[in-house]
Amino acid sequence: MNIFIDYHSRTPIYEQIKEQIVLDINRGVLKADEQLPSLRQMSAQLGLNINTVKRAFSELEAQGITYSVAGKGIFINADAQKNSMYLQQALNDVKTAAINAKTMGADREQLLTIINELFKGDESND
Amino acid sequence: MNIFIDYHSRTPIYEQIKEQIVLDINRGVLKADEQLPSLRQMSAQLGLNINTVKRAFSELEAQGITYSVAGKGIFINADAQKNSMYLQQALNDVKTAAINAKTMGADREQLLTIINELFKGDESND
DNA sequence: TTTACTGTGCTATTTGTAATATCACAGTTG
DNA sequence: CAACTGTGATATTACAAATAGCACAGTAAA
Repeated sequence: MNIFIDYHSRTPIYEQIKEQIVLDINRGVLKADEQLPSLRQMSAQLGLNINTVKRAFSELEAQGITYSVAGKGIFINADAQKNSMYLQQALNDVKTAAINAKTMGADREQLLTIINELFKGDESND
Repeated sequence: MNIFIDYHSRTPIYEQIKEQIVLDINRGVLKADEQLPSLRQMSAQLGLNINTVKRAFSELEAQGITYSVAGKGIFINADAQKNSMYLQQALNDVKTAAINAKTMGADREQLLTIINELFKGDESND
C-alpha cells in the first residue's frame, strides 16, 4: 500500500490509485484475497476524501480487479492477474509511443536500447 | 491539415492539435515557411471555437514551432525540426510505457518485436 | 480609400468533472 | 449494543477546457 499521488498530473487521482493498485498486483506486492486497508484508513493516509478513494475501487471492482464486502473490507480478486486487459493496453501504449518517437526522428537502435536497458538486470533466461 | 480530434480523450483539444501539427512537421507533411489555413478556416473545418485553435498555435509559437503575422497568417518555422524537445518527450514516453508493460508481465521479446515490426519496411540501413 | 480578409486581445460565460464535504443506511464482528 | 466495515445519495467547491462575442490592428487587393 505505497501509493504516490502526483497532484500536478493531468491524470485524475482516482486513476492514479487504480493504476498503482494494478501495478502492485502484477508486481506480486498485492496477492489474491489479500485485504486492503479500509477506505477510511486509506483516505486518511493519503490525505484524500473517502469518495475519491471509493471511486477508484468502485471502478476496479467493476473491472474484476477487486471485490468488496460491506462490513468487512476490500480484497484483491483471485483472478486479477488473469485480467490481461491492462497488459494489452500497456503493450498498445508502447506501440503508440514508439510510432510517435519514430515520427519524431528516433531510429530503431535508439528504441531497442530503451527496451534492452529495461531488462539489463534480468539474468533469469539468456 | 488532417487533424483528428478525439473528443473522448482526456488530452485537451488544443494539446491534440499541437501534437498533430508537430507530427506533421516531422513527417514532412508540413514544410518550412508553409502557410497554414487561417484560424477561422481551421476552426470552422474542425467545428471548434477559434479560441481553442488559437491557443494551440499561441503555444506552438511560444515553442518556436510556428510563427504568425497579423493580417497574413500562420506559418511553419524554418527550424521547427531542430526542436528536439518533442523527440526527447517521445522517447521518454516510450520508456514509461515500456516500464509499465514490463510490470504488467510483458517480456523483452514482446517489446522488441513491437519495435522491430515498426521498422520492418525500412530498408534504408541494414 | 474601401473591402475583406488576417491575427490579437480581452472579458464573460458555459460546461464538465475532479475532489470535497456531509449525511444516512446497511452489513460484519465481537 | 458498539465499533467498525462498505454503500449510496446529495450538495458544494474548485478548476480548467471550451465557447461566445466583441473590438482592434495589420495586410493586401480592388
